[in-house]
This record gives sequence, structure tokens and C-alpha cells, in this order.
Amino acid sequence: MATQFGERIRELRTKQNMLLRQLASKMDMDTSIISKIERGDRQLKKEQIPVLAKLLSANEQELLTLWLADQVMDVVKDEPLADEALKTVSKNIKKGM
Amino acid sequence: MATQFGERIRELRTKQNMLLRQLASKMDMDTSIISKIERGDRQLKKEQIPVLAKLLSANEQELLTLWLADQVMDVVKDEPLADEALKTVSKNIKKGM
DNA sequence: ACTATTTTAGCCAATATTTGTCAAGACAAT
DNA sequence: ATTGTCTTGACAAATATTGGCTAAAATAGT
Repeated sequence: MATQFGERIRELRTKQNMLLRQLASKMDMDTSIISKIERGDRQLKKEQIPVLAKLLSANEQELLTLWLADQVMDVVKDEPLADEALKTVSKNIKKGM
Repeated sequence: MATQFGERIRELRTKQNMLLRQLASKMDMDTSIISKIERGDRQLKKEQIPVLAKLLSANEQELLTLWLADQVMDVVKDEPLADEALKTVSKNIKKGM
């Protein structure tokens, strides 16, 4: 499944005419892995987001938000009660839990 | 960390004067695991929710919602951008993604 | 069509996470 | 002190995730 995060990364990378293998090299990863991340086949590890943000001159918070949204999406996708559950979480967060 | 799901289970169970070991037996699990689930140390497997709901004469949808909320909470807890991320997810769900 | 480059898919090994089992500990009631 | 309930931690087994390698597929240039 495609991810918001992956799509954004690809957008940022291609806009800068950076090749997969170039980004991969800078991230010290295999090209195929970055490819999978951009296509949503794999998740980037959270700790790597700041590194990636820097390499792409991107807003770290934006990327982290998208990444988080993807993780949440993973949990609630195909769930009829997703909306209900999300509301519950929002309430709890606001209560400072 | 305590979970909504676990607290609700315990509430339901104790109201019916059911012991941990009795519930555990009916679920064919070790008592210690149910204990941990109620206290939020472990997660119940999703497939077991209907079984548990039946054993406790509880509303399956309610339990599933709480369970989902806990899973989401797990992802976004301690995240300053949690709220932002949740909004993003809600939007995407409504768009039918 | 041929070549070079970039991207994707499949498989394997290493690592990390989750799960169940068991034994021991804490706690309350008697 | 004994009994019954619940909690906790340690450990192994099962499962999932991760990254690397390689070959195939797609794309672009000539």
C-alpha cells in the first residue's frame, strides 16, 4: 500500500533530481530499500527521519507527522470502527494521557 | 501503561465475580497473561476479542473500539505531533483510503 | 533495436519483537 | 502460618521486521 510518507519522500527527491542510488548512498542503505520505502512496501525507522529530512532539506516535523499518520493508518485501515477509535484517542490525548 | 481495553475487561470481569483464572481457563490461556492484558502490559490478539466479548457478555464493538484506540495510542503516545497526525488520518479515512 | 541507467521484486540471513510457559513473589483473608 | 488470588520476571519459542544481494523489469538516450 502506498504511504503518505513514501510519496512525499519521492516527491522531494525527484524534485531535486536526486537518484534513488544517490539518496541510498547518503543514507548508507541499499537502493532497493529506499525504493520500497518510497512505495510503501517498507517503513523507515523513526530514528532515520531526521537524517532523511536533512538530506532532502525537508521539514522534519512534516515528515514525522506523515510517518506517524502512516503508522496509525496501518492500525486502523479496514476497520469500520476506525473513526470511533480515533476520536477516543484524541480525547485521551487532550486529557494529557 | 494502563489501557482502556484492559481496564474495561477487568471491570466487566469483576462485576461478574469472575476470577482471573476462570476467565483464563475459558480463554485457554495462562492466568498471568490475562492479568497482564488487564493491566496493559500485553495486548490481546485481535482475533480473541470476539471470544472474550462473548465470555464476558460484553459488546464486541465496544471492546474492539477500545482495543483499536489502545493500538493507536501506542503509536502516538509521547508524540508532540500526535494530534496533527490523527487529523491527517481522519481526513484520509473519510476520503475512502 | 541496443545500451545504459534506474527502479522493482524475490529470496535469504540477521535482528528484533511478540508470545506463551513457568516459577516465584506480593497481598489479603482467615 | 495457610490458602487463594493476582502480579511479576525470566526464559525459550514463535513470529515479524529489517537490510542486503541479485536478477528482472521499466525507462531514457542513441
